[in-house]
Amino acid sequence: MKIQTITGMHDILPADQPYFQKVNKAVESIANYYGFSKIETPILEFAEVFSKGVGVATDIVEKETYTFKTKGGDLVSLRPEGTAPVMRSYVEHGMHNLPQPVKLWYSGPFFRHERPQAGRFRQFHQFGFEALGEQNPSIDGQIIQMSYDVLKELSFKNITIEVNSIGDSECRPYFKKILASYFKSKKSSLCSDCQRRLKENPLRILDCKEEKCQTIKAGAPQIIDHLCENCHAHFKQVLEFLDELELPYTLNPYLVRGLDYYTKTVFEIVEKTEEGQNQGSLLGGGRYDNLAKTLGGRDTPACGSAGGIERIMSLMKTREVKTVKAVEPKIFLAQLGQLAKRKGLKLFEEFRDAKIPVAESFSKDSLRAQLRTVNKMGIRWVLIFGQKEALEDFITLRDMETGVQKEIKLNKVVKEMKNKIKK
RNA sequence: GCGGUCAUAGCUUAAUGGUAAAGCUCCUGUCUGUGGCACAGGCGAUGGGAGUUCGAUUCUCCUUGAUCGCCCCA
Repeated sequence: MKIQTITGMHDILPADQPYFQKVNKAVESIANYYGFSKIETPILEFAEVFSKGVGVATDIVEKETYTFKTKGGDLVSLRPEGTAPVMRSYVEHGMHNLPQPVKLWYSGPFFRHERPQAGRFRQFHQFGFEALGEQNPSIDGQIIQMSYDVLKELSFKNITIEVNSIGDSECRPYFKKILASYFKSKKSSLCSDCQRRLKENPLRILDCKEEKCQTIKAGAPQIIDHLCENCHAHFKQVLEFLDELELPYTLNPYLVRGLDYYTKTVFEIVEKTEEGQNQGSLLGGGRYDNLAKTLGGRDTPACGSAGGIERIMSLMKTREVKTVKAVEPKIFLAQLGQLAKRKGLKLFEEFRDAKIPVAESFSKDSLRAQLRTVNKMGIRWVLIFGQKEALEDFITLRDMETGVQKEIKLNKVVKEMKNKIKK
C-alpha cells in the first residue's frame, strides 16, 4: 500500500498557507474588534455532545460523525462542528455567571465522514462566532454583520445574505404540520426524494432543486406567515438591523435548517455571479435557543455562524486575491569555508537580534551554488563571508543588480545593512 | 451509501501488446571565491493486486485514490 493521505484528508501545503492565514487573520481581527474572545475546544468530545445536540437527525450523527470507543470504553467523536462544543464549554464552566452575552470565536479542524467532492473534505477547517446568553435580535444582526465583514475583508464582491426565520418550539411544529399536509396533497407530483423527505423532514423539501418540485414549492405556505408573535417580532427587528447596517440581504423563505435546536433566525452568505446565479454558500449560521437545554444546561438563547475555510480558500484562488506574503529577506549571507561557516552562524544571530531578516544556505559549500540560490530568491544584497574575510574581520557586500562589491568592517556590517535596506 | 469520468517522473504532457519519451523543476559540472545565459550530465514514473499472454504500462477484473453528480449537509 502506498503511503498517502486518508481519503478526504489533505495537506495545507506551504503554497496554500498565505490563503489559509489570510482567512484566519481576517477572522481574528474582526472577532477582536467586535469583542469576541478566542476559545479552543478539544477535537474529541463525548459522542453525546453531538448526538444530543445535533441529535434527532440520525443520518448526520450516525453516518457522518467519526465515532469510536476508547480503550477505557468511552464513546467519543471527532468534532463535526463547533457550536455544540462551545455550548458544552459554556455550560460546563458556568459561563452564565459572566456578563452576558458571552462572545466567543474559534477556528480549527473538524471531521465529517462524507463523500469528498470539490471543496468538501473529511478533515476540513472552520471558523465560527458564537454569542451565548443573549436573546436580543441585535446580536443576530451583529453576527450577520461580522460574518459579512469577514468575506468583505477577503475581497469577495458579489455576496448576498440570505435570511429567513424558522420559528421556535412554539410555532414551528405547527407550521411543519401545515406544510406536510400541503405537500401531502401534491404528493404524486413531487420527485421521489421529496416523497421520502415528506416523512422524514418536510422542511427540507423547500430546499429541493428538482424542477418538478419548484412549482409546488412556489405555492407552499411560508413560515414567515405562520410565526408566533414572539418570533415574528424578533425577525422583524433583525431585518430592521440589517436595513440599518445597509447589508445586502434577500429574504429566502426556502432557507431551512434540518435540526431542531435551530430557532428563529437562519442565514447564509452566498456568492452570486454577475447574472445573479447562486454560486453556493460560503458561510452560514443562525440562532439556536434550544441547544443549551438539550445539553443539560439552563435555558440559554444563543446565536452564531460558521464558515468553511477550504471552500473560501478555493474561491479566493480563482479570484487571485492578494495574500499576505511572509517577510522576505533582502539580504543573503553567503559563506565559504569552515571558519567562515562557524563565524557566519554567529553573524546570522546578530542580524536576528537587530530584527533584520537574512536568508542563508549554510548547508551549501560552493559560492556558486549559493549565488544561484540568491538569484532564485530575487535578493539584491549578498554578504560574502569567506576564509579571507573571516581572518581579517571584514565582509564583502555584493550588489546583485550592478555586480559592484565593497568591503565592510565586520563590526559595522549590521548597522550598515540596516541603512541599506531602509532605502 | 449510489452512479459517471479518470490514474505515466515533483509539475505538464507523449508513446507502445516487446528497452517508457520530452519540456519545466531540482541537483552537479564546464566556472576548485562570484548568480542569471549557454552547454554537458544526473536524480526521478506507468497507484496497488490478480487474470489473459511467450511477454501487459497498454486488454479484462478487483482494489485504492482523485474528480463530477446524487443522498446528506450540523
